[in-house]
Amino acid sequence: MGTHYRGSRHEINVLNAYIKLMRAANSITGRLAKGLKPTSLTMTQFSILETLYHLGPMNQRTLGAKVLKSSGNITLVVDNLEKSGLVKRVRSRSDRRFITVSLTKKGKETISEIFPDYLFLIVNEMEVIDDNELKTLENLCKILGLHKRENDKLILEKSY
Amino acid sequence: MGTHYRGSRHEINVLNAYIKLMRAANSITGRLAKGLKPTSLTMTQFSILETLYHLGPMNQRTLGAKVLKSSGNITLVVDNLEKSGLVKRVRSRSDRRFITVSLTKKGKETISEIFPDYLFLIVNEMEVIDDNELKTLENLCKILGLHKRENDKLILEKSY
DNA sequence: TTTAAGCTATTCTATATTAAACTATTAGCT
DNA sequence: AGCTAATAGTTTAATATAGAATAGCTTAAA
Repeated sequence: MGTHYRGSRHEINVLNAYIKLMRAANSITGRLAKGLKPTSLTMTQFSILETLYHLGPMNQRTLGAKVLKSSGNITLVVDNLEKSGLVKRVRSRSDRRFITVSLTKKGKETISEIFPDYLFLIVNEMEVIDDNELKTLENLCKILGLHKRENDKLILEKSY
Repeated sequence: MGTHYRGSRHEINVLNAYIKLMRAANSITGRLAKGLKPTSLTMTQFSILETLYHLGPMNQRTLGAKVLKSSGNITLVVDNLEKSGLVKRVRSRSDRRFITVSLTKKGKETISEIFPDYLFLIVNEMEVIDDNELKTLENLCKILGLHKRENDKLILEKSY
């Protein structure tokens, strides 16, 4: 099920790891999205509610950075969440460029009800590997998630 | 940078690993997509070309299963690739429900030119972990990518 | 052989997604 | 103060995405 590409040993190792990483992330996401379906929330809507729930109100730019989406996208998704009455927008007085997004009462109730079920699904997905392996995975993914240049910077900083 | 959720030790381990896994996959995908931009191919278009290039012609259903996309989506993306002259569709004579998608000459040239560059980007992304770690990552992700039920089945099969 | 069931692909609807162009606002510099 | 940079958010255009409904085709059963 790995790559069919013929290249150097190292290239093939890289491609196989890359393919498995992407496939794991995509297939888990797909299955979790199905679990979210009864709530009629999309994955991104859920991410935003969850972020606001656990980190508190924040502006759209920060929200976009947290969930790795473009600012235009955040505008749209927050629009839809606002229409559903789950979040509200408040423009900052001190700096009128900023808009603080926060959960409404209904939004809080919704996410606090859904989150435990969602967590259960995640635990269920990850149950096939043990706690040590979870930690190994976490560490490898942490390194990969940072941009190479950022990693180089980290290494540089460490060397002092 | 991990979860702010307060739960059992195991739940927190799971959530942290899950978050890092998703963030690694998403941020790598984002950076690779940027690398693809000069080609004016989208990620899914590239995936489809690459799949046809390395695995040969196949019908849309199979293609969808390979790249983990819905059949309706495949129809659209193949439409766009067809408009660009990169793939062609041929309806099967023996079973007229099937449509075989294959690369055109232009499609083959395009993907064979792009793929090495893309591979270079992937190698560059993964360069921050060594070959042993790549293998570890591959194995863990392989297990996670399968549905739990499929894993159970594998374990059952192994026990014979 | 006709019907039922199942499969493939398309269409349609609603939402997501990014990049780029644009507006409004603020901060910094002279 | 006034000009310039930069920043936050919105809009637009093109593509992606899932899911449900639909149409056409095939196979198996009655």
